[in-house]
Amino acid sequence: MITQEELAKKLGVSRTTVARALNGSNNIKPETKEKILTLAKELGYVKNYLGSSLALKSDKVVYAFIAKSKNENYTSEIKRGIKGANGELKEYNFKIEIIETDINDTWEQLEKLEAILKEKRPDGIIITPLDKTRVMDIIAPYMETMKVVSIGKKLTDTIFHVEPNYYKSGKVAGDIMGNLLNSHDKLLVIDGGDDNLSSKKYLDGFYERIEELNSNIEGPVYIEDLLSHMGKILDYLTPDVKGLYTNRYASQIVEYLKDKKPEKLKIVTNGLSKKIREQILNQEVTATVMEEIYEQGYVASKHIFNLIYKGDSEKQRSYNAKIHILFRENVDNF
Amino acid sequence: MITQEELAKKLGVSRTTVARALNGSNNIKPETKEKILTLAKELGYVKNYLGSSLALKSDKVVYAFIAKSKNENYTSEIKRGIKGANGELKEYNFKIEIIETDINDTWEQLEKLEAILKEKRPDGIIITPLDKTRVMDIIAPYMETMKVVSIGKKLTDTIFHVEPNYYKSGKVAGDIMGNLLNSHDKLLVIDGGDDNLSSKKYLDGFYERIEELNSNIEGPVYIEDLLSHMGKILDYLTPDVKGLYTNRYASQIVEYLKDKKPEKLKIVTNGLSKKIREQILNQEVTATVMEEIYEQGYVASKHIFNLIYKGDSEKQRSYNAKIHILFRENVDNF
DNA sequence: CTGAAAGCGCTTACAG
DNA sequence: CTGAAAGCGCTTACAG
Repeated sequence: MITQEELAKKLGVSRTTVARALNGSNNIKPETKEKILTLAKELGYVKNYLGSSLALKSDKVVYAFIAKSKNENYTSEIKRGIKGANGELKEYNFKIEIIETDINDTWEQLEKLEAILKEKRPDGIIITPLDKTRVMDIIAPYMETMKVVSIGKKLTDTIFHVEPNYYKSGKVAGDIMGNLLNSHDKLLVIDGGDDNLSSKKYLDGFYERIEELNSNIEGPVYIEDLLSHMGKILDYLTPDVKGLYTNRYASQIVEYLKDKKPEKLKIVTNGLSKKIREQILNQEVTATVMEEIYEQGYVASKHIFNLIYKGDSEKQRSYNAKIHILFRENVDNF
Repeated sequence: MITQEELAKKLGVSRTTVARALNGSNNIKPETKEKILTLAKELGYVKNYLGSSLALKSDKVVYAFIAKSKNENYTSEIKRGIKGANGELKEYNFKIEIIETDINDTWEQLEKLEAILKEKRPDGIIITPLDKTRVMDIIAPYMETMKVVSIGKKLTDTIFHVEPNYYKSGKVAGDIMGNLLNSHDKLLVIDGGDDNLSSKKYLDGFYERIEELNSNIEGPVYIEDLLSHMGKILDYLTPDVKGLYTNRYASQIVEYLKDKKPEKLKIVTNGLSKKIREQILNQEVTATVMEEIYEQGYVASKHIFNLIYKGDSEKQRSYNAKIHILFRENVDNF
């Protein structure tokens, strides 16, 4: 293990100067910095972050800009993941502050982001970006001194992001539904409309797979303002329908259909909420396919920690969230 | 955050003495040790392990005694988990050495265990114990100075263990099979015999759930020396059989049945191997339910690290391995 | 049985 | 722009 001291000796400079080069300080002559960095790379220097954490006078602080989803489970799990990682890392003087903003209010996120960057000069940010382009505009001037990780959308090729992969989740749901039904059993698919996030992708993935397995699909049926017009579902829910898939409003639909649906209707959905969990336990919903959400917050946090403490040596540019299949007997694990 | 220095000041002793008390040294008067430990507990002292790791002169070393399962996937995943954790922790001067022994040779494990404890005096061990009682006899004299974590079987109430929970996995498999079939569809269950580890538990769990969902079960059918008498399965595999469950020899059975089974037979099993993965991808097997294995090695390693570096403050005494449901579309994630 | 002291690898005021 | 020095919280030879 090569140390700053060794670099200093080989170059005939002081440890302080080496530290400055390595930490991207400005109080250093460009040529000096250059030659130190070159040697460091050449010798494969890796900072020992036990030493650096211990020496740190002030906390490293990261702000996490989380858009508050209508699905409260999503938001609370993301936060739990961030806090979980932060808890493990607090001995390193590492602190993540969470800033929640309305998912429908793009401007709120942008304003808070801009204000915090200006006032707090954080060491890093985690963000679930709503407007990619504007977010990039705002953070651009800080990119030299600040690390960035995004959740959900990819910002640029070089910024690490945590990827939920809703398309794949939909495909898995299609796979399960296809196996639950016989290939000619009638299946009804409700199209919940596009929420600009996951819904459309789930549905596309679902179709990608279900069409291989089932030849009797009704839909995707789109009903304007579905929550106020639940009754319309009944028009499609003939007694021969054996399966139902929807990825939005699933719990409300199931609730509504309670005494109105064909017996033994198999219902599959994507995502998890408290309500869906109950419905799975009650065997009203057969299965759901969800992305692990806690993990998304956790991985994003760990990654930005690594970026800040160990530098950009990580070659990984994205992380695919894990997908889980939940039936009644394992839903209690999530 | 309270430090050793503060404890020392309050008690009018040196930092060295405090460190000795906290590290369980013998070169210290019992009363001194006593009063230091009491104050430490009172003030909620927690060792900063950045400091201690940095100061450590020699590595902390743990030996992991892993019984080599016939399922090579299991062994290699456990090892991968151990190495994964070790990689993350190597900056702490922490090293895990893996010792593999034959799963059918209880004595080999015991002998190696005894030899290593005597010669190497490790700081900790991880073990998949084959003979609980004898393992306890061997490690008892070292328990004062050595940490222990077991995988699979629980050793004592106070020793942390990673628990695979095969019973639950079997139950989940039963749940899935029950949902794949209609309640009167005929289901054939093969009893692979007890392997003293998982097989019996899987089967019990499977029955616990399937009997709620299906009323037409043939079996569990036990066939002596199954691998040499595959033909006998055909006696039970009448054309009306819609589902087949087995948790041992699944891949071989599927292979054998290739052109001999009823069309659209739904096959569910427990566990994962290279062969099963292929068969799921080929849609010869519909689903499997597996315990996450990598994680078992990883969690065991992280836990023993915490025990060694942070002391016994952990209140947790066991960890249940995660269970995963695998269909064709998500088998590639594992 | 106890303590003063060096040192792990780093950061960062402070002085120049 | 650069460096000598103190200090983060701990461990551990060394001397007594």
